[in-house]
Amino acid sequence: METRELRYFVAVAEELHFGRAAQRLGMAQPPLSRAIARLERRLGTALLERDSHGVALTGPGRVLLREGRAALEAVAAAEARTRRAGQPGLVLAAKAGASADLLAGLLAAYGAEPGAVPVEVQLCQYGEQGQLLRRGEADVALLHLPFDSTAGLDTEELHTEGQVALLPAAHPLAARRELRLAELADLPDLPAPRYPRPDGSHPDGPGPAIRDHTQLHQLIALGRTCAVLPESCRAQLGPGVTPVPVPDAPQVTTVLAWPPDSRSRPLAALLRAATGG
Amino acid sequence: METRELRYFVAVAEELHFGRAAQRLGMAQPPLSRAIARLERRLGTALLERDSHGVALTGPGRVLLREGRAALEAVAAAEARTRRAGQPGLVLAAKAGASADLLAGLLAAYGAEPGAVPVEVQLCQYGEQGQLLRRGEADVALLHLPFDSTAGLDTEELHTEGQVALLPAAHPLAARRELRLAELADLPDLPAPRYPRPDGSHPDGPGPAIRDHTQLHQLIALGRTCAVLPESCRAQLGPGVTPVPVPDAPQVTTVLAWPPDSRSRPLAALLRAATGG
DNA sequence: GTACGGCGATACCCGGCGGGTATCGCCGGG
DNA sequence: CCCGGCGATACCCGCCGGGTATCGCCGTAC
Repeated sequence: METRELRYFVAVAEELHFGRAAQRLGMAQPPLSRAIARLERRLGTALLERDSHGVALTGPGRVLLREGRAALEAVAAAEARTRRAGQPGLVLAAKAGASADLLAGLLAAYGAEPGAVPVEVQLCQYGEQGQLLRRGEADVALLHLPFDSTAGLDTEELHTEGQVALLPAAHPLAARRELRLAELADLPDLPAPRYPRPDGSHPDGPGPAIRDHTQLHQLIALGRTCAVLPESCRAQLGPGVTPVPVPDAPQVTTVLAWPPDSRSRPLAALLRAATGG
Repeated sequence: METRELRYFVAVAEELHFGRAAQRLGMAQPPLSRAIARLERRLGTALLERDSHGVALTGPGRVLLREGRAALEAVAAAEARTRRAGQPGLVLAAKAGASADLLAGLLAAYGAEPGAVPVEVQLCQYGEQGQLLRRGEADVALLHLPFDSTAGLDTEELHTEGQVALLPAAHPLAARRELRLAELADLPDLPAPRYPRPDGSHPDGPGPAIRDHTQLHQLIALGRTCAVLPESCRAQLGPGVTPVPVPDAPQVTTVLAWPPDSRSRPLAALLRAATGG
């Protein structure tokens, strides 16, 4: 199976319409129809059900859509990582606005190593670092457990800290010495922000949809929401936002993560610098 | 990047010789040279170093070899799983000679379910079940923790048991009531069997290289080796092999494993039958 | 009932690309 | 110095992937 055929099939399976899929692929409809028919012949099974109502996926078609997407991602990651390996320097992905001091220290420590290469810092929206790593567009990322998933990645723990609630300065709870998680749940005047899922979509709910730290900070200052974040975010707080410790919130661990089996020399040096070894 | 190009590159990278790689691919050498050159041009980086001493991989080349193999496996798995989805029935992979009673009970329980489909049982050599699953050639497998890796698979625990040492009946230790692991280590007359690694190769050592249960059983009966296996293997023992409990050996858990996100209806029914729910 | 429009399949044509053979250029060894 | 091994280059061909035109089938609207 060639990747071109897979791309064709995925396009048709997503559009469920040969004409639109062909348009998306920048080609005419007939060769697309033929390519899919050939693919079905070679696989020995129908992938799509064509009837007068339109196009639908068969069982094997659903399987190939899921597996084919994964395979295409693997091919794209292979290509991206090879391209990256051909260029000097490292790309480090980090959540914008999180662990800023730790990141600065890490970069300084690595920069002092002999033979350090330039590090490009890619600041990400929530949850995007893992995608950049998995897609091969970054060499290493700062992730925060338990929020980010490290499945399929190698990791090194850097730092563990408690969390604080960030509240609008004018809110009654902002005067408290401490808060419990339960007190912050279901506040009618401060609906919880909706963080993106790994696929980029947002869950439903009353709170604002959040993509990055700046949005969140500003919405808290405006009194529209509140959040529970690692203590280290205190360093970035502006006026209008008050931190209150939340002792029963889970501890947050900041980890360096990288794709397995990809310890290049610069990456190994970065890890050494990060762990102080 | 097309899978054909990846296959070409992997062949050359493995052979480090254009002529042999072309032969392996069933084509002539010139088009292979051109294909690799085109790939390098498109990726914007050299993958192979050609000099008078021969061909060597560059850094990016090593990256593409590793990542490209993974991508090719993903494509092959997508194809195999799609083919499998087009055929009726389930394929269950199990280690030959292990958990036989549990497997029989599982098949009986599933067979009694309404709408059960035929189950083809693929009996494997040691460690092969995981490969069959990952390659898409089986739908579900019986694995044994901590021996088999379940990384990247969904699992359901079925059974946990202790282990027994299997010794030649004539061996002095066979008369013992119990044994400790330390007593079985480094016996000069019974060198430990060498089980295959996940890639199929065998570690070095004095003991016999083992591929399946029958080999192992027979070599024990011949007094050439000994082994520590889950208690349930007692049911398969023939003459010449004596089981002795080893209380300090790790517990073995038998699990059903399947590729994530692949719960087809028959697979779901099998899991239901397996867990007695 | 008929005419029309939307959609996928088919028919047919063409150009480029993938693959083949012949040969070159380079280098190292006998 | 010649030869042999190996990868690159030159050049040619056939096929396959893609394009246009058109068909066949339905569902719908009047």
